[in-house]
Amino acid sequence: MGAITVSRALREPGRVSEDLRRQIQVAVDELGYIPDPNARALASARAEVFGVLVPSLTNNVFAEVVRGIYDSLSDSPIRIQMGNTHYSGLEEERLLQLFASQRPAALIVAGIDQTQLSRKLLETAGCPVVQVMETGPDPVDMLVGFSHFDGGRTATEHLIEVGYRRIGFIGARMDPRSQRRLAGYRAAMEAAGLFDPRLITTTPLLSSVTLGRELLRDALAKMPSLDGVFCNNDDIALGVLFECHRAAIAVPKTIGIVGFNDLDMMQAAFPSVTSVRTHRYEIGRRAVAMASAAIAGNRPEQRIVDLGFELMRRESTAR
Amino acid sequence: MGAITVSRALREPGRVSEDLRRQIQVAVDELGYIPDPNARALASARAEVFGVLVPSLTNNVFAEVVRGIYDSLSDSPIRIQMGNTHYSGLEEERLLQLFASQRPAALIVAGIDQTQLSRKLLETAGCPVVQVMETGPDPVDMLVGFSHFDGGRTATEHLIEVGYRRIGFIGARMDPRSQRRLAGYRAAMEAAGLFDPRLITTTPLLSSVTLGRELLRDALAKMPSLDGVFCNNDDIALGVLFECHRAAIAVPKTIGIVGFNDLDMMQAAFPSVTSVRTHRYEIGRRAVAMASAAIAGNRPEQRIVDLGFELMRRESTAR
DNA sequence: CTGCAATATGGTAGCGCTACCATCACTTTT
DNA sequence: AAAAGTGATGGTAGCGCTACCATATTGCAG
Repeated sequence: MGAITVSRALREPGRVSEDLRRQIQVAVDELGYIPDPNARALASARAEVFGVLVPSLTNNVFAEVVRGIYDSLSDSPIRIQMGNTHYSGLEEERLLQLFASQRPAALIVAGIDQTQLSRKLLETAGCPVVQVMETGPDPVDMLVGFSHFDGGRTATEHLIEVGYRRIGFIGARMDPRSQRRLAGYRAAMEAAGLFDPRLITTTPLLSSVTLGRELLRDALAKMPSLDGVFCNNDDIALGVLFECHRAAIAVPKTIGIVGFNDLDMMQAAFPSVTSVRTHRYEIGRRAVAMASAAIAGNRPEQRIVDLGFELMRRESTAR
Repeated sequence: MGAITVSRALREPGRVSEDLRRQIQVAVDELGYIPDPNARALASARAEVFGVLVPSLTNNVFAEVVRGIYDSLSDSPIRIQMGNTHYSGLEEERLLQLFASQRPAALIVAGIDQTQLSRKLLETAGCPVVQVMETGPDPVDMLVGFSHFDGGRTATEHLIEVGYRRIGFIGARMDPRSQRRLAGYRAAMEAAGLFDPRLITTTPLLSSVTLGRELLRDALAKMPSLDGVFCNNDDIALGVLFECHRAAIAVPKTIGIVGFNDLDMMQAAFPSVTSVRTHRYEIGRRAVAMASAAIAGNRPEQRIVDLGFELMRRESTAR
């Protein structure tokens, strides 16, 4: 029995007679044979690796996307090569260069705001590319996510609708996605004739609950008449909620709060916090599904998938 | 200039003359040459890969360890092969088998409660092995972590010390580490003559803030005289805090709360929550440092590193 | 100046697979 | 019955690197 036949039996069982295939299976099981992925990658000039690039490993949002990716690939021979860009375009370029040199089977990257070089690297990587977490008109290849602009606008419109007027935006680490949520906020405020730049409080610092508290204090110092806040994410929202408790500001009566992402704790909070639910785990799964389909030769007809979001109305805005 | 010399210049610069080394560097930079890790692994029968096995990717605790590992390796050519065991021993065995077959440069695994097969796989992997997140007398190879038993005991002793008596334990997903914290709780309670099995409320469900709320309700239904809780982790503690708010139970007056891990939000909460701070990021860094040292041939003389923990006393137990 | 080590460089084989093409048995078409 | 498929199997070369050994080149003792 030739080595090549074994190789085939393992990779394309359909092309080997059932008889031989069974013999091979027995031998494989007995020997505990596991093909060497390195040799495989070298010979086929194509590694069974998905490169995954995210800006943060600890941010719950990306952790969920990554979990979706891992879960989707856990039963396949495909390995995952993960990279942490730390929200840096330069770091992204470096990692992309590294990843591309390994001829991955697919690349999954967060966001659509790649640098020119990164974009070129993605275009010439010679494998399916899925950008995730956002939506937009011009993906490198495929795209799964949702509109942060619409999310921000919907959240803000909700606050306006239930009667808040002096609505602030509070955000940390203003990455491109945060900027789009801010733009959505601004669009909603301007449409209602409520916009005032002094309502916006941001910082380039990494987001945290503690920072949410500080930012609310800053926002109130600047604008004591504040009666609502759209928080760039749920960590900030939780910090804002705690600061309200501490300062004895009634929520939702005196100030309304809306978060973003709808982490589990928003529902459990007291008062429970209105938030924009996003489908992060599903984004990870879809990204893998789309990449796998493209590898298998049947590119999804829908290159851009908008998974949307859902406004979860809760006590923090129940005026 | 022979190919082998280039290979050497890149791997062992000391063995190549400075002149040639510089020439090679220029050429490498110009061509953007990146060595193929697959070919390298195949030829040297040893991959520049660290296998990392954790029970969860979204659990903040492991995410921080993983971040420490990534950050430590970001400037090295070493890749990371991550596996998610989903708290399953069987899954761990499967992944370990897979990883070991790839001859990784090192293996980092969470916990010390491997199955017999897993332990054997680790012992015969032929590479440095670092178990993380715990401490214990008998590591496979090296060990970095802290004592969950002591952590649980310290947390409970603190509650006793400040005057709480009917102190409950509330925990979800009772993995071995949680069990040890529970054992520490029990030891402290028994030593003070306060132990009562009805004070313990646990569930095998995955931990969440929402679950923390439910478990406090259960605990109070079972034991209305409860005046303190040691929570298995901070998510649960946050849920307990919110449930107290909702039920208008005064914290720390009526019930004292202690969490575990000291996530950022514990400090920001209102009232701020006492918690056992653990050094997760540092554990990740140390694990890499120890593994790297062992690979380089100078095994750390200290095979077992106890990074300890720190009780952060806050308002939630300030009686 | 010779001999011999020490150091620097290079040649060659082969790591374990798979792409590509060849072969063989068997069936269908003409 | 020959020709031409069709499907299963195998041989061979080579993927890009590094281990191993061979060969310069240099320095220095005798």
